[in-house]
Amino acid sequence: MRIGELATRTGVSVRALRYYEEQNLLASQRSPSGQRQYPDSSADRVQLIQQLYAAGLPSKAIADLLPCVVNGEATPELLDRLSAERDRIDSRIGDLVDARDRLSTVIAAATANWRTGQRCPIQ
Amino acid sequence: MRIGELATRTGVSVRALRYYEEQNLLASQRSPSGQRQYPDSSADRVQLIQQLYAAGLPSKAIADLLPCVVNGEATPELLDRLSAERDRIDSRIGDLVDARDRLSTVIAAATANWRTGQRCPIQ
DNA sequence: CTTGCCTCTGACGTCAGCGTCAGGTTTTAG
DNA sequence: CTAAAACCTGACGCTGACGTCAGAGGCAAG
Repeated sequence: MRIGELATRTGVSVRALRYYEEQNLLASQRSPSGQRQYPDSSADRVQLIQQLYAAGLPSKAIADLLPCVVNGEATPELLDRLSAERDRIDSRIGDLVDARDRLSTVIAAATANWRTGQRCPIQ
Repeated sequence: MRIGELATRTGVSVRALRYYEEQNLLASQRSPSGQRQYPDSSADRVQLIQQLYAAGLPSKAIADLLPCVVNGEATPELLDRLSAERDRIDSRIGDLVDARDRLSTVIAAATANWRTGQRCPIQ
């Protein structure tokens, strides 16, 4: 398929797809006239890239890890990096859970304030 | 205390603290010569700001929500925003969990590959 | 008094992940 | 055949959370 279709299929902008190629995250065949051609499997690949971006990995890290994630090829170094990234994600999850719980507490307290007296400090 | 001490106490750069003030996240008294003076409670405040930044909130949102979080003062609108932010954090947690699980799977598979045959694709 | 560290206010630099415009070619629909 | 739509390659713009440098004043110690 061409880039426009891949974009609509994945919900990612054409610009972003070109950017992924620039970052060596997503390869493409070229037609004789120079237009990008993607196999169907590229859609999954794009989803994976999105997922890793969402996990906070920068392009470089994704580029390093993708071969391993896709092919299962791993050197001990790559395995270490994978573990390190997973640990980083874990701690970020912890941070987010803390923040969410804090907000939940605030929401509960402020709601109670609102329904009772209004305008009284939380603790 | 002065800004340098607050910085070392919280592990946040002096520049960041001035930036927080610029964004109306952190107030300070000024000495006659113009130097910033902070009470001890500012350290907690900075931690809270950091936590909200870590949760992915931009300065503007933090500035809007901080009075509510700190004082428990909330209008219905603010409560809605708090809930919305909490939900956003929740869905981000979901994304991160998915990504982490994916990485864990990859790590397990690649480790197995490494110990057995080496160089065989994951699925 | 002066040395050295801390602080001040601008103001420009950075980096990532794209958005967007320009100017030109290619593909498709009628 | 032609007009519209999609594609191409630069290349500049943008946003947020600071880093960093410049130039100047403030403050405790010897």
